[in-house]
Amino acid sequence: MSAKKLDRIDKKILKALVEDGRKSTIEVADQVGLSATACGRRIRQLEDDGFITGYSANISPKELGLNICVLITVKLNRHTPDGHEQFIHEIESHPEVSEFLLVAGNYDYLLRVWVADTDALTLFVANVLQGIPSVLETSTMLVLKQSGDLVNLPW
Amino acid sequence: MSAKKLDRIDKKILKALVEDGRKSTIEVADQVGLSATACGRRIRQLEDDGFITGYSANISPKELGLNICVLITVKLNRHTPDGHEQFIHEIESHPEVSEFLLVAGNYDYLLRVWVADTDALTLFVANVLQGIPSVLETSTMLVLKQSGDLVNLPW
DNA sequence: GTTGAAACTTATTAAAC
DNA sequence: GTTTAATAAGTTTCAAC
Repeated sequence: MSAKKLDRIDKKILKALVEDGRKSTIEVADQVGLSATACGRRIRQLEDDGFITGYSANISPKELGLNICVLITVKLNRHTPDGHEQFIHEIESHPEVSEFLLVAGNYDYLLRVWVADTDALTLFVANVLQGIPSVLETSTMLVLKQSGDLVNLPW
Repeated sequence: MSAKKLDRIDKKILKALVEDGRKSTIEVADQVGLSATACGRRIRQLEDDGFITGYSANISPKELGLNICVLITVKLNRHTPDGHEQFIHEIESHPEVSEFLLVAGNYDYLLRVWVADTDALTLFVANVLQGIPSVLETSTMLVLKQSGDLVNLPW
């Protein structure tokens, strides 16, 4: 949970590092109006306190030949631990699934899937997904446009 | 589009930098079995070729006091450029929307929204979303579990 | 909070293989 | 591709203010 609270400068630091996770301490310090020493201390603190959980390189799916992104909602027919386990186990072994969410609402799961072309998509939906016994029904939405992978910070 | 193809080592480099975007050239080099010089060259190449689009710090929503994540599907009543523009314009000014996708399928948009509590969620859905004239109907799914924000690479 | 300096680690480049 | 060496830049820690 959130134990400590962030002041305006901490928030600026987070913003700077979300924009570019490889910014040097000095660059961040300039951007937020702090000395490098003080800024370095705060960054370390933000990491230690768990506000910053890590750093990642952002990869371009298109460059990897993954031209199609779809969202697939899934309903299971067996709402038992077994049914879920079976589903998760099958799904996890498929790298085209870039994200999967357990949800409560009209569906049980929502998957984000990247594929090269419609053939690959057909294979995935027909052979993989619908081949899982605990899957009752799926519905696929084609993603036409994404809001940048930019993370919006709440300020 | 993808002009150049990646060999096994390039893929390992991408994997290493997705895991930790601040890994030093030397660490990556060790991990993939390359000299630091060669590895640095490849990393720069991957950046220049657009395979790596950038680096980001990963922030913990929980630590920021954002305890609830929901997915909200949206249908518009006016499928005109104006209707979309109006919707996007309204949505973009709300930081609780961390992601929004234009989709083709059963819905028009899908939003990922982070809020502190159910009160904030109610406010957002009732006042913000349903206050937009071009919004016909929304449906909210509570996200119970996320597949790590880990990015699955297709290998 | 600040500056400044020292010690250490990296990054980058070049040269030679 | 490799190693080695030199330069430049960034990080971290410490002392002093």
